[in-house]
Amino acid sequence: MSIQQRRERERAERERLIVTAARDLAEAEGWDAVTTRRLAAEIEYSQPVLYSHFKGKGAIMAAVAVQGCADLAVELRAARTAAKGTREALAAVGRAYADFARRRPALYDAMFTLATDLPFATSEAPAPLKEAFGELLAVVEPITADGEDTALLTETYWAGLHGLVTLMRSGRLPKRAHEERLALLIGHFAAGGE
Amino acid sequence: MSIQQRRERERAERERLIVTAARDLAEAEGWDAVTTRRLAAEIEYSQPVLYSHFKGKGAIMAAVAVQGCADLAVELRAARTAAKGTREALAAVGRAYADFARRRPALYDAMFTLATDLPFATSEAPAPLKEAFGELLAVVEPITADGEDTALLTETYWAGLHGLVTLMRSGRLPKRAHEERLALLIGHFAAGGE
DNA sequence: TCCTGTTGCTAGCAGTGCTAGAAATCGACG
DNA sequence: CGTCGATTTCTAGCACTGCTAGCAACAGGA
Repeated sequence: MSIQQRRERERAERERLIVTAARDLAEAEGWDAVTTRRLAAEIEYSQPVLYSHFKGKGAIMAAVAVQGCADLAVELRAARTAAKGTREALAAVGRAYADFARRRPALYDAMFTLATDLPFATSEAPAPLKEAFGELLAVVEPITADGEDTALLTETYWAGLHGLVTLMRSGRLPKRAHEERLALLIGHFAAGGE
Repeated sequence: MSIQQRRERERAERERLIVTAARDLAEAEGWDAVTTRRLAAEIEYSQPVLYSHFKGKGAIMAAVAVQGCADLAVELRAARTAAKGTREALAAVGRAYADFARRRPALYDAMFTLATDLPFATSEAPAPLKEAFGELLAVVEPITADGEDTALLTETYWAGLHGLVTLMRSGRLPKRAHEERLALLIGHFAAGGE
């Protein structure tokens, strides 16, 4: 019984090792550098070991993404609770979101741009994912106008943030004036539509 | 002299053939299906011929993207000129943009999501690209509030649209309520910030 | 000490983008 | 008309990818 438990513990430990190695490697050299061979070398095991833990490379990236969502949720919460008013909270969380994407681009990609089979918009979505979205929801709720749906408005605000960071990082928007664009987005949402 | 010209003509023709074959294949089966071998077979030439026209696969995708921008510009212009008022124009162009992304996902990816070395935010950007952005600019200009920069506001509006379509298509936003989210975005921009 | 079942490995498959060097083609000229 | 020379195009291959079949080594139990 105890032997079995120890083995499972070691196995879980190795699984964590894989995920963190993938994240570190991706953050250091980008996802293109994260090959199964390279990852196997990093954890000092052979390639097929990865497949005894995850269905494939995509599943490893999904695990990294979930972990990333937890990180993001923490940062968004910190920004939200530190802000004074409702409008300041909206702005602070928006800035924290953009800052997260700027500081950790590879992690952000795994979470929100690269193809994933992770359930997002359903009730089976992983908890960290819901938490991160919940932080956005919490700051959008107070600025929701009459007749507007808070959830939908949050999704729309999120989309605005996501568009800004992705277009900028792919070089499709100039890096300068990023702050101004962010302020415009926040301003237009805080002001209320219709 | 004439022989030289005919050769260049045929060469240009074949280059167009490559680009359209890449676009068609991508739209039919996705960019993953567009391999250099497959593309070569499609145009009935051998693989290395592609590299006598383009630096690599990325350059072919960039060419497809530029063509796609021209298509998008046409559709946005049609939506803009058909709309009555300034607010209606903003909404019509936004809807046309989202509709383009929905109808031609592979083309949209090549233009706005996949990595590209295309100059976007500079003055050397290809003309079709500037045209498409110009259409957005034209509908945002009238709704720009005092003290706001039209170009920056257009970029922000674009980012909002881009975020909505990409998050939805990757399954991160539910497909339902897409119209409502779009309406929220348009409403909040038309209303003016601050 | 032997047996058995699990675990992790080596080796390999089918595919990718890309390229060096051979082969074929075609216009120009004797 | 036939040959040469240059350009064009192809064959074959490299180094790499994600992934897997099947073998070896090692563990615990009898």
